[in-house]
Amino acid sequence: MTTRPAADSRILLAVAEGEILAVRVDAAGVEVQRHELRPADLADWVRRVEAEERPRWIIRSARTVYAPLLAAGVHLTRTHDLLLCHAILRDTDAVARPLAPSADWMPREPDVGEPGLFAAVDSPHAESVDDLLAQTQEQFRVIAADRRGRLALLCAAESAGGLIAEEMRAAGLPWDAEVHDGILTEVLGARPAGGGLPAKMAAAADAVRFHLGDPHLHLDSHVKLLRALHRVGVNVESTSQWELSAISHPVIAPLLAYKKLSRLMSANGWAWLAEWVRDGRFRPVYIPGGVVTGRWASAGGGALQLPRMLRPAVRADPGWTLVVADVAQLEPRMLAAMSSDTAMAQAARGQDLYAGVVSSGAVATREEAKYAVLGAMYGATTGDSGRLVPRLRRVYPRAMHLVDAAARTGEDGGVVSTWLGRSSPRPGPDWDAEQAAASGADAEPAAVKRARARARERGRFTRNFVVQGTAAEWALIWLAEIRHRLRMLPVAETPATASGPFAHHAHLAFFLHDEVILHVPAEHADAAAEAVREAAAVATARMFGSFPIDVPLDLRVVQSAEK
DNA sequence: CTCAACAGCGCG
DNA sequence: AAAGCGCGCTGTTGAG
Repeated sequence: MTTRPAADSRILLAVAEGEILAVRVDAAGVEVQRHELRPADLADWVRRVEAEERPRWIIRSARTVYAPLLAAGVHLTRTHDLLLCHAILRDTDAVARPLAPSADWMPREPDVGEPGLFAAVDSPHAESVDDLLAQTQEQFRVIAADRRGRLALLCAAESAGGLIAEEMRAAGLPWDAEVHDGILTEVLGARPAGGGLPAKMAAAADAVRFHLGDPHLHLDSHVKLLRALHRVGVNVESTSQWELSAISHPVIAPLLAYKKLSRLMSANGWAWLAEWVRDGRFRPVYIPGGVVTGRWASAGGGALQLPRMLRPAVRADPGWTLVVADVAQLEPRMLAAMSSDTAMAQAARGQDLYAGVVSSGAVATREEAKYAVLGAMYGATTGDSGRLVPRLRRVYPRAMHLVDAAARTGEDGGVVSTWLGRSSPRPGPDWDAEQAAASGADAEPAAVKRARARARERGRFTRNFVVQGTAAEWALIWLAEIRHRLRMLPVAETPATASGPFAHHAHLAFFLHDEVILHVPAEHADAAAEAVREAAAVATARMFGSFPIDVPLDLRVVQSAEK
């Protein structure tokens, strides 16, 4: 293959057993030139071409193609991830003729491996080069059909997300097992040598059993616990903490304490530590686009549910530092921008949107503002939150119209889309039948009630979809721009971290919807922090042009991620 | 025994 | 002060 400089080159990598083809394609995805490679030569060849011309690599999926390249020390700047983009372009409502669905392009279960661990991710899979080319051409056609260029931006960002997910897994989140162990010992009590419960947990359990008058009660059984509570006059319908916490009875305090400790022990206790933290790193499996709204999901280790209590265990290596950044109230800010609601954008000026809502006179207190805004985006109809929503409708009519319209579309069985064109799933096959059965004059009251409940449920989903999904898009561009800027930093003098592709270089280490943690050589801390700020500004501008919406960051440069 | 549903709770 | 959205994981329960 030639080494001519190409400002905008695209190369498809078709990786199959024993044979690899690199196919240069044009802007329509049509083959221009093909080059055969031996597997042993792949990494060096890609490294060289990447350095010479930075093409957009067209790959089946980052999972199958990039992970092994990364392990060989090869960094890709730009890709088009056919698997991730298939899901977007197949469902999008932004063009008249979206991508034809194909089972070959669905994420698939692995043939073997740990059960459940890698659900919904792509397995190693060979597709013929002709299939890959045909799929590329179809995807490029759909992207080009979107004259606003939003699908192009979304696919580029989604593909970058695929790369970042693999890189974060390869790098891992720096995790201090001793700090984690210390927290467990402090909160739960000393770890018993021969199994059994830690001291403080055992004490809480004994106190509960004493107050319930049953020395052998099994506290992890909801059914038995509920019966025991009823016996002593605690008449709750469930054993959930919000219901229990409203009751005044001596058993409540130790029971809530036990539940809290028990949760920590089973979800993130010593067993979790032994299974998920190796060589000072927590390596979860991220699944970009794993949620229908475009948010990431994860598999294994509960990466997106790490309790705040354990945050201090996230510690930078010696000579390194963490840059921790999150966005305050990302979703309502996205709503203000999407709807061009200048009054809501005005309320969003500065760090605290809820304070701005109070200033606008819509509600009296910050707490009311919070419940009203969340209720507006989630579709609350009852309770204090539902009561406050109409006040927002008067002050922010454009923003409220956008979410109300999304809800109505969903209730009618329609499809809604995010700002960049990710569309909600169609209703299931039984939707039409259920709604039709409820519309006839002779419909049974129970069927009518059920159908209306289902319709409202779907309306709440589509109402939230447009906001949550657009926030996910902003976050994706933010991530991609952070990655791009970190890559520009020089190799550090700072001592290397343990190993891996980022042993000498600042990298993303964690991502959670609207929050990032970077692991950075100390000498680059300020530059990395600035990169995070710049990336946020760029994400906002890419999405909304010149519309004046603030997306402020809470950003800290720290040794440990505790707040 | 395995499997799926559920309850409950962690995160945004 | 609420019970409105999206997830993953653990442990229990009940069905086969």
